[in-house]
Formats: sequence, structure tokens, C-alpha cells
Amino acid sequence: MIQIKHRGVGYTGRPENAPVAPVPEPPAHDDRALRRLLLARFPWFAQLPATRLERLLTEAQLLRAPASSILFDANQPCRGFPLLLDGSIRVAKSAPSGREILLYRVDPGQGCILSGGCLLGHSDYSASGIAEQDATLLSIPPALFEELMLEFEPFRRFVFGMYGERLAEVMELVEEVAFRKLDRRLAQLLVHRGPVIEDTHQKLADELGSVREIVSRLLRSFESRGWVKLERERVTLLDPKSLAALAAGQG
Amino acid sequence: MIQIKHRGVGYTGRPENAPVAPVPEPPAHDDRALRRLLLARFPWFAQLPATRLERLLTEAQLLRAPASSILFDANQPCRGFPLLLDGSIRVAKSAPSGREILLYRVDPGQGCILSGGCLLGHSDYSASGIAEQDATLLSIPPALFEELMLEFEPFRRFVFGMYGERLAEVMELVEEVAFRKLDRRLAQLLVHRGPVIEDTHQKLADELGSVREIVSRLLRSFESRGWVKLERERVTLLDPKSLAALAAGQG
DNA sequence: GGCGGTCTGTGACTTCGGTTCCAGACTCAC
DNA sequence: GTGAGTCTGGAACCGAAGTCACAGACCGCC
Repeated sequence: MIQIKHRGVGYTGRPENAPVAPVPEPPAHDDRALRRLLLARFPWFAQLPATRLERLLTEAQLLRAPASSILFDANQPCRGFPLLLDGSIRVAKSAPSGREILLYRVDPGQGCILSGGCLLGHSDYSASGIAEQDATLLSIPPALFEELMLEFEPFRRFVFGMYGERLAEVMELVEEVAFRKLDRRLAQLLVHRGPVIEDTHQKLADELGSVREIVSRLLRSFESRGWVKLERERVTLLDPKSLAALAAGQG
Repeated sequence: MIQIKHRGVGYTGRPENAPVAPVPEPPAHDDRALRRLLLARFPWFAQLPATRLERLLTEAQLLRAPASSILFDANQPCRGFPLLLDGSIRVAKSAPSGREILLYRVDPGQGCILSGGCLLGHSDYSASGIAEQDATLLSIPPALFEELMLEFEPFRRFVFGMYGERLAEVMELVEEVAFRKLDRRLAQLLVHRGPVIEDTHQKLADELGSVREIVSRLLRSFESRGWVKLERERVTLLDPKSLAALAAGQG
């Protein structure tokens, strides 16, 4: 029996990891709006001949995933290649101990590589994807995906680019986890996440693959140096330069 | 000034990391043999029409990289997509401290993804690739690569599969490094590398992203339990089951 | 055989990160 | 307001991994 530690679920939000499956929308409820959104997020779709684009819009499935819903997990074989129109998805690995580490985020204008991989019938990924904010996805059915890959160069480029980027990111992450100390990684995370971070210490720990206590401890040490201000569910950067310096190397 | 610690270079082998560039062969010195080798390593090339295959063989460049030569590094922009015919390549990240971690190996019958990525003009990878054993590569020029991707489905499948696999591997590695203790990882490495491992403790440490002393220490603890026999440049497994058990979880 | 370079063993010490445990503060719902 | 659930602070402790320093063994070569 695997023991999962109790973990806070956010006093405002809905329960975390709720097994809420993405719910299909009534098909094509507003084709014009969808089309506009799609082109805004994936401008190169404009190069697709109009008739093909129409077909894409009708054949593809519009999905909405509420925040905290699980998009895919160790097992679930995902049919279709989803493009993220809005929201944000975190792709993470979690250990049996309950600890987690963020591998990367999927942002609007990006596609879900993992699905692409298992779409090609390869190893089902053991990572899990969770909607961080309410997400809107357009899922391209396998046949159409193949077709686009075959005939539509920008799409092929896009998918390739995604793979390349992800791989590079994750390789970078390996180096970080293997060699960089946690204070630096935390500092980097804080700087990256902008002047005000509204998040739980636990969530920050989950991004780094560490535990709440350590993150709290480090944050306090940053606070004592006057680098940040700490409040409940909020970290405010007061001295981003020093943090960046620490993140970079010597500080 | 970055301080690189002194590191052994192997008293028999040639100096490590020697900046030996892959040397182009005289073109098409034995077309029949090359063709056979290519088909042996990449059987699906048999589905390529004969004339196209001939063209591939003439246009592609045959490269040989002696063991320890650097195939690519942080900077070098590689033109062409190399297929590995023989030998073995280690792709690793190294920290300024001199520590290293193996990301993955490229084996015969596989292609060099990194090159594929930077071939598409994306981020140049900061990982480095070193021939572990004398390597023979066939480098497909960019134009031909594009063409194959466009028109030859098995090739597209191959490249995709590679990306998917690598990504999965590296994601797995992140989890390992973040959550798994070194003794387990070392045990796993030993089991994986077969009944007799002829390697330096330093090299093993480099695979794991650790340091020599720790690996030595762990190996000795394995030895004291009767799991392995230790000799200079050699580790012999005596009790693979126990090692595997440790690697798996409880041991 | 002697020498320089390499590989391994080892002990003492440090440090970082993790664990455990608990108290206090805050928020929301009732 | 009260109580349940959540978030943060903080101390004591532990253990794994890394660092440092050095010795001895081994190898190849002159």
C-alpha cells in the first residue's frame, strides 16, 4: 500500500486532482469565434487552404478542462493531438512518496507533445498532465493529424519545434536537479515567476521537486536578507537583482 | 576562471575529449557494403524506392569518429542529420564544476536527435555528444532530410519515434535524479550494464551525475554484501538479483 | 628497477536537504 | 463566533552525498 501524505488542497479552490474528465462542448457552437481564436494562437494555420481549415474546425473536438482536472495520467491512452487554445497545463512526474516535480508547462499556442507521442503508438508516458488554469483545447483526431503532418509543412515544423524545445527544456532540468542547489533553483523560479507570486509554498516545492519545509526555510532566509516579502499565499520580490544573482551563480 | 578538476584519462586509451573532428571518408568507397550496412541498421529503408536509395547513398556523407572524439558540443552547429551505423555515442550534460551526467546513449540503428533539432534551426543544445566507441555515421544533408520527412513515411515515423523515446527517457531521468537515492541508481546501472562492467569508478560516477568517492564507497558496500567483485577497471556482478531488488525498491 | 600517471580505498568533516512534530495564524462555512 | 481545514513558522534531528586529504596499489615506460 502506497502511503500518500496528506496535502492541502487550497481553501478557495476546488479539490486538487479531482478526476474531472474534460467535457466535450456542443459541437461548433460558434465557429467564427473558434476560428479566430485558433488563428490567434496558431497563426501559421492561416496558410492552410480555407476548405481544409473548415474541415479541421468541424472534425476537431473542442475540449474544456476545468482547473485541477487531470488531462492525462500514467495510463489513459489519449486519442487525438490537442492544441492548447487557452489556459495552462502542468506536466509533472510524481513519486510514490507523494513528492512531485514539474517537467514543463504547456501554454496557449502550444501542443501537447505527450499525446503526440502516444498517438504514434509509442511508450505511454508515465508523466501526468493537470490543468493549472481552466483550459480550452482543440483535439485533432489521429487521421487528420497524420494528414496534416504529411501535407502541411508549417504544422510539421510546429510539431517538430515543440519536440525540440521540450527535449531541450527537460535536458536542462536534468542538469539543474543534478547539480544546482535548491536555493539557486528557488531564486530562479521566483525571478521567473515575476514580481508577485501567488502560490503556496507547497506548490513551489512541487515545481522544484522538493518539500514544503525546505522551501519555507529558504524563503525565510531570503526574507531575512530583505529580498522578498512573505504573506499567506504570496511572495513579493523586493530585490529581484540579488535573487537573479544568486540564481546565476555567485550571490 | 572556471576551475576544471584534474581527471584521469585512462592509461591505455587516448586522451579523453580530444578535439578530434570526424573525418570525412573518401566518398562512396564501397557502395555495396555501405548499402548493406545501412539496411541492416535501418531496415525500413528497404521500403524506399531503389533510385532514391542510391541518391541517398551518394548524397549522404559517411563520417567516422574515433572513440573519445567530440561529435557536437554546446556551440557547433551541425549540418545534416546523422544516422548511427556503428559504435556508440554518449550525450551528456556537464557542469562547470567538472561533474557530468549522462542523458542518454545513441546506439547503432538510431539517429542523432540533437542534430535534428538544431537542423530545424531551433535552440542549439547545450549538451555534448562524445563517441564512446569508434563511431560510423551517415549524415543526411538538410535538403534530403526535409524531402524524406515529407515523402517517406517510415522515415517520418522513425524520427518521431526517436523524439518520443528520448523525451520519455530524459523525463524518466529527471524523476530518478530528483527522487531516487544513489545506491539504487547505481545498482540499476550495474544490472543494466551486464554481468561484467569494465569501467572506471569515475566513469560510472559520470553516468550518474555523482563523484568518484561516493561510487567507490557504494561499490564497496555492495562488495561487502557479496553482491559484486571489484577489480581495477572492472566490476563483476555476483548477485544480480539482490542488486535488481535494491534498484527496484526494497532490498 | 625506478618513475610518473592513474585508479582505488578510506577516514574525518561539512553541509544540504529531508523528516518529524508541533504551534500559531489565517480563511471559510455554518 | 466557533470549528474545521489550511497555510506557515520553527526547532531538533537524521542521513545521504559531497569535500578534502592522503596512502597504497597498479600500470606502462624508460
